[in-house]
Amino acid sequence: MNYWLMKSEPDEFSIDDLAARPNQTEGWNGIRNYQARNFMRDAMQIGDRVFFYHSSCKVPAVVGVAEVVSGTYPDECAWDPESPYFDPKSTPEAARWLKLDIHFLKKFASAVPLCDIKSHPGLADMMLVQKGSRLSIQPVTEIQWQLIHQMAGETP
DNA sequence: GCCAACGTTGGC
DNA sequence: GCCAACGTTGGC
Repeated sequence: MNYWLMKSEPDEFSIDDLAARPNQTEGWNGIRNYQARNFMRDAMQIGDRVFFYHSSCKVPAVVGVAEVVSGTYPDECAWDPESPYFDPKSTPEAARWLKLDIHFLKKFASAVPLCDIKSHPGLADMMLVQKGSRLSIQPVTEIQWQLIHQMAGETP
């Protein structure tokens, strides 16, 4: 099993939104970065665990855990001219952008803010805290997975 | 709102 | 294939 971190702006789609979805599951659409897409397509597997991260908000933080419950399939909002994620270069015949389904597992009673992650020496290697790192889907090591759970007062 | 860092685009 | 210009991300 692999571990990941996925960013979402809570104003757009928060962990509470995920928990409120039918089956507490949602297709993770809108990924428009090749590296992130390739992680989904080539490395993410059903059963993998995901940190749900709130970005571009007052307190950026890891706020909970989700699970990958599907393989990738076309992100059809790329075909919708009305969508903010519209990309005319993606077609139903040759889908450029993909998504997969994420299922809510838990919300941390106390979120782990970015500033705490930054100040923890054991997490200095996390992609999240690397200068200029903007990837919205990132791999997380098992050590990092456990440490952040520890900081949240949760058991992995 | 600012701006550093990064990815993408497109002319050459 | 280079690289300048541009757009986006995302913390602050």
